[in-house]
Amino acid sequence: MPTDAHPTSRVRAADELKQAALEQFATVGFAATSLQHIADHAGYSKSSVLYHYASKEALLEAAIEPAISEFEAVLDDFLLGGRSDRRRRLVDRIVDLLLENRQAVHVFIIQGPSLSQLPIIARANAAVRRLAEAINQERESVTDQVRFGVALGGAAFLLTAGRAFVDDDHLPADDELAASLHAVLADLLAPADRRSTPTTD
Amino acid sequence: MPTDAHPTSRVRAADELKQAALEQFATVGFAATSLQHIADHAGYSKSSVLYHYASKEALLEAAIEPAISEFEAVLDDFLLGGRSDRRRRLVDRIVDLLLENRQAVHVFIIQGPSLSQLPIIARANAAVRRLAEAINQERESVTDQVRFGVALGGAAFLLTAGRAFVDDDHLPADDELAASLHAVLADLLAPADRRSTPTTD
DNA sequence: GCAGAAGCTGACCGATCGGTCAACTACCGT
DNA sequence: ACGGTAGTTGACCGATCGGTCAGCTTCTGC
Repeated sequence: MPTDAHPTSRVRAADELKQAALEQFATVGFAATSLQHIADHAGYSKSSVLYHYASKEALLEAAIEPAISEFEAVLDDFLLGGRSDRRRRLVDRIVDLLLENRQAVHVFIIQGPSLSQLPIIARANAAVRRLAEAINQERESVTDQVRFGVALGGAAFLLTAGRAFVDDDHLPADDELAASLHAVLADLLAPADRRSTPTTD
Repeated sequence: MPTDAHPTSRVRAADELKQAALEQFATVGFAATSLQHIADHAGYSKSSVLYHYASKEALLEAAIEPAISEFEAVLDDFLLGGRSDRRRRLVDRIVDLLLENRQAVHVFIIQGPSLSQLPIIARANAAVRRLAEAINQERESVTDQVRFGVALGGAAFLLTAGRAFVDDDHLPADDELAASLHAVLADLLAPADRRSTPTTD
């Protein structure tokens, strides 16, 4: 056994608990998840959970903060970045972010409004709100706003809550899913000049 | 005071409680909503809630069952109906259904997988699964499946969870929202022959 | 006017919640 | 060999949960 190469014990328990908590939060919700459930699911006692994390809220924060920071970075890039392919890059990066942080996004989607009292959730809500405002500003047509909302909301839904409605063996591979999502969203959000018919009826 | 024309008292309390419960379920979730909260919000006591409804679960069922029945009817029409404008009609009716049952849909979206143990939720899950399977069968391309999932999931998200991220005074009127949704979804789901480029890569 | 049903409520129950605390074990450097 | 620290746990706490029950008021049919 090496001295510190393998994280055999040190950070393992904390990570296992964090992962178990994230899964529970994403599937049954924050309020409905008890520390006992998390402990059981990870193979520890409830006391151990509270040893590694000061509170249930701290556990939630540890579980989803990285994804929120990443989203904020993507959003800042969009708000400040160059003007050529801004939207396209934003959507691409958000799709990737959704794919890599499915559970964290799921937690946020199903708990965002109700847990806005928690600082970490409030931070995420503020970021999403910033994005919504930016979109509503530069897309004055309601239809264009709806287009954007359907695109991002649909992608988020498809990768999180929507997964529960398809049998596991029917789920496409992640890379195929990512490719399709990029294509569909790029098509949906293409500026009007690239579209075929400008709404016949 | 007439004898039975005005439902002055009879059904009023039950309806008020049902409405209060639906709002709480949709915003903070079923598990996180206590009977006490519902009672306080409606101006009754917790005991009154349990007088009008046998249990918390019965209250949930009373609140969302109509929307589920309506959805099942729309779905049956789609699965059995004529072949000319099936998809278009399905999407149109689902959009209208979403608009008229926002809170019930919200409850289902954020609680569907986690509350599948409840019969009423299991029924709704089965219906959505039927829809997903039908779509996956007649649209063999993953991209087309993603297109459909983004469209319906995006519409559902936009009308429920997504609303929390826009200021109330920036929200478009319902009829305008409905018109835009119909247009965007019809465009997104148009059969490939009406689309501009049939997926170049 | 009066019996009885309907509506409504506070008191109460067992269970479970998040969180605290003291004690035990295992491993560390010296 | 030993003191100290990190990790883990069961016992326990007050609060709140969903749900029961007996009793109170109000309205209704006769």
